[in-house]
Amino acid sequence: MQKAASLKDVARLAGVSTATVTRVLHNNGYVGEETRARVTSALKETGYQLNVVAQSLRKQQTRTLGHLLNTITRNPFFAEVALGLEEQALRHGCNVFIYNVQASAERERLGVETFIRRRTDGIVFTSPVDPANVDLAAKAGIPVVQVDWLAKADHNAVLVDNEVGAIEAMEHLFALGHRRIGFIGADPARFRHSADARPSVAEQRLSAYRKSLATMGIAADEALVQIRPYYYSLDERDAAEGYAGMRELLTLRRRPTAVFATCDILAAGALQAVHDAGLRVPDDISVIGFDDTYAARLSPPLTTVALPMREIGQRAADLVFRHMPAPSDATTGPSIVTLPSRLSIRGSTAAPVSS
Amino acid sequence: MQKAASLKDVARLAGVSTATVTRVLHNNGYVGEETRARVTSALKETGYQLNVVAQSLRKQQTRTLGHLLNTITRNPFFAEVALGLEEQALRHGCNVFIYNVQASAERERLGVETFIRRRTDGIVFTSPVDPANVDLAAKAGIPVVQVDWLAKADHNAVLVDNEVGAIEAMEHLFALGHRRIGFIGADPARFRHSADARPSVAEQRLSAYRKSLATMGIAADEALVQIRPYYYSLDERDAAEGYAGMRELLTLRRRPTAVFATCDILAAGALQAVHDAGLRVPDDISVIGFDDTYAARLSPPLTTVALPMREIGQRAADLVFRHMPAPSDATTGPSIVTLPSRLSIRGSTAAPVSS
DNA sequence: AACCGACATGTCATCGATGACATATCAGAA
DNA sequence: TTCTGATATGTCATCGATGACATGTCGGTT
Repeated sequence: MQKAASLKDVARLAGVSTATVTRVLHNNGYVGEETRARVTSALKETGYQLNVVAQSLRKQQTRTLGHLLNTITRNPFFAEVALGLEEQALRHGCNVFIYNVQASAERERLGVETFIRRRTDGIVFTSPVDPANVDLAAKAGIPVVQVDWLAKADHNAVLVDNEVGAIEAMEHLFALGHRRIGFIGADPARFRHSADARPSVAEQRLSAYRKSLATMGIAADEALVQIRPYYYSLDERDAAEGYAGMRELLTLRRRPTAVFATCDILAAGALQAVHDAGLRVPDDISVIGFDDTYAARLSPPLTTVALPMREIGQRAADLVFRHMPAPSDATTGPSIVTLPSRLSIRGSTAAPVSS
Repeated sequence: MQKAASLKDVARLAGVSTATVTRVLHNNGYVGEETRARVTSALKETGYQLNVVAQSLRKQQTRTLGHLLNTITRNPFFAEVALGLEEQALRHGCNVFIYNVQASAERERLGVETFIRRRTDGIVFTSPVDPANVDLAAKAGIPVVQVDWLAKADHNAVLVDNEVGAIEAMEHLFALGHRRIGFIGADPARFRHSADARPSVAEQRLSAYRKSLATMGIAADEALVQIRPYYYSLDERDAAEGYAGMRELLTLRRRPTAVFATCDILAAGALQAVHDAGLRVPDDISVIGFDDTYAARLSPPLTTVALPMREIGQRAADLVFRHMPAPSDATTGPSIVTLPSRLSIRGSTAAPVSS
């Protein structure tokens, strides 16, 4: 159609100045009864829609957030976080730019630069690719929040206590009577930046597994630990890694009665391996996952450690807003929020058959 | 940190006018050798990053797209489309605003208005909630593209030929020797706007099922058709509907040898029902899904009709760009792209046992 | 009568980038 | 010598909204 009406157009039609129209729009300042009516009807007539671009320029605030994520499709975790983030941003009148980083540090840098140029009011990283990119944003004066990752101790982040979650999972298995418990997980080395202020997710889950065994006084058996390359993607590869890991465990002379997989996708592959081996879950072997993505809710319902994904996103948004340069310019210290996980017990775990 | 450097700051530092800096930035117009060097180093020194907000205002073009989707987490289909859209937008130098509509017409309207106020260069609807909202955007002069939905014949859309896909699925089953084929699908009435120019997805898949049977000269048996309320969400409910539908089919005196489920989530529930009934897929009963979301790639790999989700998103972006007001102002007619599906044969289908 | 505060409305610089236009220099052509 | 075109650079209005400030009116006080 034709170009959109501007304040000036409305003002002309109503026979007033633009200042008056602004006052009507934002309902502040003094406006006469009759004038307000004229302006209001002029707004209607022109179908006026505020130009947020101009407003952003003038106000030096765009009311936008940038969300850098690895790939929205790779793992439902990201999508859920993105949803929570968007919901909360919306409540604050902000919109969210999505940027899929695709596991490339180069693209991540481009994303940060894009957001800087777009003057987003904040940036959320769900893509721990290169800590240097976090600094880039910080240097531009844009509040940054990291999700489930902490590059430096003085950064803002929303974290999950993976250790506690993993320990709960192990304790659930212990409580059922399992003592010989296998592990299928990602290689911690692939997901850790040397400078990070915190162990990677993979490290946390693995070390919690080891700690739990130690606490129970169970000797570590490295044959039970399957460290797999993990692509963090949802194509067949990850499930295949879970499958392969479980196959290895099943060929042991003394096979485990339960397996802790550090992610639902790996667990899904593991379930399939059990099935293909002619065994049954949970009768012959229990399997527990992590994340509670919907992979866990389909086909054979999976017992898993549920993460509050939606809330993680919401909290991330909240942290951004807390760190937006306030008029008072009160410099807030770094904020770190740690959220609890919750064990979601479904059908894939049961007591071991007494052998 | 401190506020970002503007063109003026750079110009001052380099001892030139802002016009010259612009010329250097965009590498057009004449700039002296030595001046260019001074400006370049001033750009470096100030860490200048273009203010896209100001640029957008001036150029009357934001290089942004708005993506309205039902919920990014509900169905992996949306996430994949969103990814394809973002990828392609990026190639055109555009960024994407995400807006989760959550199946609410009200929220959808708010989303459209938000995008109008933000002056996005285009809007992609993956959320057929209310056709009126499409008009709203069109009236504001913003190119609109609908995905897998067509409210009016003269709109732009990226469609999938669901009929052809469903027919292929049925022919696959026929070829394997199945003649008694069940159907589990969504209720078409819930997903159709009276004004739509095209049958809904659910309608297309159901009618293709019926047509296929007719073509094969197989008498329709309504007992085999399970129309379920379908929530289009990924919580337990949808899988439960698939489960319930399959249970109904399994209790028939003459139960089907194969079942066509119109979506992978329903199929996943169906698989579980087969399993719980002590039967085996595909030995006792074949199951075929639709979409090729990763639900199909996990646990028991599912034969399914694969949709080119990523490409759908990319094409949607392309259509938007084709309809962006060109300098030549060549008014293009509506564009409709229809993409083919592809049958992805995995382990859930096989020949029926000769009974 | 002079003044004050509440009310009403208009003027205009500003945010930052852009590009049309004006100005200026210089080498080579007529 | 004068003119022309290529080269080089500066000036400034513009995009649209905002809010500080100026101006103006009116009823009611001292």
